[in-house]
Amino acid sequence: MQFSFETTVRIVDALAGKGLGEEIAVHGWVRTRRSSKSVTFVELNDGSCMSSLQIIFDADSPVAADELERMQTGASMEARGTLSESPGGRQSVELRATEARVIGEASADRYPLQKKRHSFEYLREIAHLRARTNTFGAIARLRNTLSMATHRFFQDYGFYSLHSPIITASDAEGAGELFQVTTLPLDELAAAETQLDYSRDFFAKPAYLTVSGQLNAEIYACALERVYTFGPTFRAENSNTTRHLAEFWMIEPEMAFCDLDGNIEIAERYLRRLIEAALRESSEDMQFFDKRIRPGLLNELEHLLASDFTRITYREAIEALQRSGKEFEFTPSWGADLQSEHERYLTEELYNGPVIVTDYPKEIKAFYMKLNPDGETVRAMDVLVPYLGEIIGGSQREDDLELLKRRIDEAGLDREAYWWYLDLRRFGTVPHSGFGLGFERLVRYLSGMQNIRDVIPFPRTVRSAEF
RNA sequence: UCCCCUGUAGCUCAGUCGGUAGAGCGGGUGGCUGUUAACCACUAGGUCGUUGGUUCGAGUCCAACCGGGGGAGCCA
Repeated sequence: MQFSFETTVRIVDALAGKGLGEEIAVHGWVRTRRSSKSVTFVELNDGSCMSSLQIIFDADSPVAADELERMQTGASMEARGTLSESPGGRQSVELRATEARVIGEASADRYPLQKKRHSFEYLREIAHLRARTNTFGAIARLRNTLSMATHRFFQDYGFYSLHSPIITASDAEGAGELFQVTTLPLDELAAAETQLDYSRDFFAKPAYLTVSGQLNAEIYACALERVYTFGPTFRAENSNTTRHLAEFWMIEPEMAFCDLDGNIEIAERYLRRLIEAALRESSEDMQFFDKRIRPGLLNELEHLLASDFTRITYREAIEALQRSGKEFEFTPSWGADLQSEHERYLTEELYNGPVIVTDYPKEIKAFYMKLNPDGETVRAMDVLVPYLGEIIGGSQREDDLELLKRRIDEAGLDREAYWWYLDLRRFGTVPHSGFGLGFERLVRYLSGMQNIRDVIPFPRTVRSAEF
């Protein structure tokens, strides 16, 4: 029996009826086997879709009984036979095997994945095998759909994909704990208790893993007009929650000749495109999430697509919260950040849909955001969605040299470190805007998964970097 | 980092008032002519997270530590 990339049929295609009535070859991993005296059913999954292909070995099958015996849950195998219409109720086609062999066995009493529901906590401990489960296969395919939809969306709008650096020598935003990158012999230095001499380090100065590609994206936006980054991002914060990872993927578009309104417009269209892509291109997986992970998910997403994105200012949001008569744990007041309970009230009760909040007090936002004429708010925008809260955060950037210098000073940052960032305002400055979207938070939202550790293949969190 | 919960069979859990451990699923064996969370019968399987303490006696009570989960803060 000879298999090759060209001649084997992927199960997603076989189930769609490709090769019906013909002899085809498939391969994959056994999900389950059921047998009675004269007929054996093997469910084969190759990860190309949620569903498995049912393979039939009946009394006429030339496949030896001891070979069938080896087709246990988890085993890899290949099979050849006629793709036929299935008399069974749960599938339209099945493979009547004429040849089959196990490639790699999986001992049933030792294989960690049983044919039953496992807790996500347990599966996290076997992340090398959890990809073979329904949920994690679906997550992997959804990530792929959303990743490709992201590239297509920005390409459609004339953006260029930008590879921003992973290693940075400056604490970019002064926000977020950084992972330090060094080649200094830390063990020796710790024993010697000497002062660190960074001139001997790889970059001859302290270096870190990036917490954002935004400042670099601004550079290229001020040359190519529209760029976006989609890369790994690192935060060394000691937070143990269902929404934080030490290593995650972030999408950051940046647009020159674009004010906050244009920014909001692109953000809204992008979010809509992502949801449409998930529903249309990953419909089988999305139905699984709706049925098994978060009942009502599809309705919520359809509702969001049908909703207008309500635009209010931070001031209006605070006033609405104060008028609500609701008992909040944190009393809403000017100058305080919106708590998740506040976001939930706005999106789930007051407006029953997505809400875009703009013009926050400058004190609670980053130094690079453009100051409004009132002198106290900045041109920031947060896109809030029901259930999740903030999914996108962005702003128009300060393009006035003097104002930006002042904001750097006020933030307690070093102007010298930002000389190149300031140069963008010295030479050919232009109104520009951008936003950021955490990819795993998006996947968590669209899948309904509770824990962010279960929407990335290999989660890195505090005290945890297994696999 | 703070608060709360939790750790018992391969997995998910029960275990009363402190008296030497139980179920379902999974595994194994046998049965079953089309099953699909297959079904039926039988069967094996335990250092109760670790260390120390209280007690005649600890899965159970106490302390510390370790692991896991949830919430808060911060954020994406």
